Amino acid sequence: MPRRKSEPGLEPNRRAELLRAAAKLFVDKGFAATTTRDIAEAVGMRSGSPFYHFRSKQELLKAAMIEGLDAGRERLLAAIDGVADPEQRLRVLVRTHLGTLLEGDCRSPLLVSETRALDDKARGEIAAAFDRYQVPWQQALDELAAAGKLASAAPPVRLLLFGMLNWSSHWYRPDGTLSVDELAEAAVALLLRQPPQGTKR
Amino acid sequence: MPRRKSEPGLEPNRRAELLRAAAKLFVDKGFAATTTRDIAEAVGMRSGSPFYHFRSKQELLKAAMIEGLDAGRERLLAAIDGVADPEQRLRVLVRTHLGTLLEGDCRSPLLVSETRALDDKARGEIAAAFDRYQVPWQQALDELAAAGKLASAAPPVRLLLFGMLNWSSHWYRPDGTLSVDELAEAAVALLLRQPPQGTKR
DNA sequence: CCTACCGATCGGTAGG
DNA sequence: CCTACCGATCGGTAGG
Repeated sequence: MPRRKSEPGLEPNRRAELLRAAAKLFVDKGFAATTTRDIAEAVGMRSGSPFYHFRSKQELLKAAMIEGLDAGRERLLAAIDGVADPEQRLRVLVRTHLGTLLEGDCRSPLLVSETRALDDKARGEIAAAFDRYQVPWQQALDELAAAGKLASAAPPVRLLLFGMLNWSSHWYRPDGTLSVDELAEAAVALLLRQPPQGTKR
Repeated sequence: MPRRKSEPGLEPNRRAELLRAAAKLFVDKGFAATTTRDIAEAVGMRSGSPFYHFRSKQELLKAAMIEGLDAGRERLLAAIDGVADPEQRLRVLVRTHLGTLLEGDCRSPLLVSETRALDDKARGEIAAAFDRYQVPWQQALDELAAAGKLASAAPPVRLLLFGMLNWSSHWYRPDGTLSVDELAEAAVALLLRQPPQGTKR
C-alpha cells in the first residue's frame, strides 16, 4: 500500500500505474464492483485524484483494455518473430497468450465482458484493438489450413480457439497438477488434426 | 412491464419470476451493475419487495445459478435420452448447451464469473451444481475415447470444450451468417479426430 | 494531485 | 407485498 505525495502530473508513469491497478481490479472484481477509490488506494492516491488523469471510470476501462491488448500484441509478435513453421508458431501464440492470461498482471483479454459498461464508440475502439490482436492468429491458422494440418481456417475456428484459451481463466489453478505448458499443448492438440509429436512426451 | 398487485406470497411463481428476471439481468448487465430495483421493476414489484422472497441480492444470484444449472441439466438429460452412439450424444449435448446459452432466457452457465460476488459456501453449492451438469459430458467423452474417436478424455478436454462453447456468447450474433447448428457442428468437428460426415453439407 | 464536498443511488429494513 | 425510509457508498467536481 504505497502512500506518497508528488507534484502535479510531473511523474509520467502515474498514469500507467493507475492503468495497471485498474486492469487488475477490473479483472478480479469486475468493473462495476471496483470503485475509483479502490483504484486510487492501490496506487496511493486520494479518492478524487484518478480523475486528474482520466475523465471517468469508463475512460480508465477503455484505456486499460486498449493499451493492455496492444501490449499483449507486442508480446505475441516478439515471441513469434522468426518462427517460420506455422504449427510451431501457433504453439508459441497459444503459450504466450496463456501466459498473458494466467500468469500476467494485466490480463486484458478477460475484460471483454466488461465492455458492456461502455458506449458504442469506446466499444468500437476496443473491437479494433482486438482485431489487431487477432491478425497473427488468423495468419497462422490460414497457413496451417493451406498445409492441410487444419480442416478449416474459417473465422469460427479462431473464435472457438480463443474460447478454449480464455475460458481457462475460470477454472485453471496455478497450484494444480496441470502446468500452463501442458494446457497450451492440450489446446493445440485439440486444434490440429494429427496429434503433434509433443502431445504426451 | 407488468404492474399488478397481489396478496402476500400466495402466488407461488412470483419467486420463479424473480429468479428468471434476475438471471437475465445478471447476464446482461452483470451482478454488480444490476440493482434489486431493476429486478423488482422487471416483475412489477416495488423496490423493497424482492427481499420478501430472498434475504439478499446474493441469495438471488445463488438461487438463479443453481436452479438455472439444474434446469439446463434436465434439458440435457431429456435431449440425450435413448441416444446410444456417443458421437451423436456429444453432438446433442453441444447443440442443447448452445441453445441454453444463445437462445434461452436463462443462460445460467454464463454467470460463472459473477460468483466472485458470493462467499465460499455459496460458491461451493454452485460448484456442486456445475459438477452435476458436467456428468453426462464426461461420460460421453469417456466413451468416445474408449472408441478411439478422441485422443484423450482427460478433464482439460472437457474444460476446453466448455470454453469453446461458453465463450461463443461473447461473439455469436444470431443475425449473422452462422447458425447455431453450424456453430455446434464446428465445435464438434474440432473436438473429434476425423471430421464427421455433416461438416459442410 | 489533495481537500472537502455534493447529489444520486443502492441494498436492505420496519411496520403494516 | 407495499410504504416510507435510513445509512452507506459512490462517481465526480471545485478550487487550490
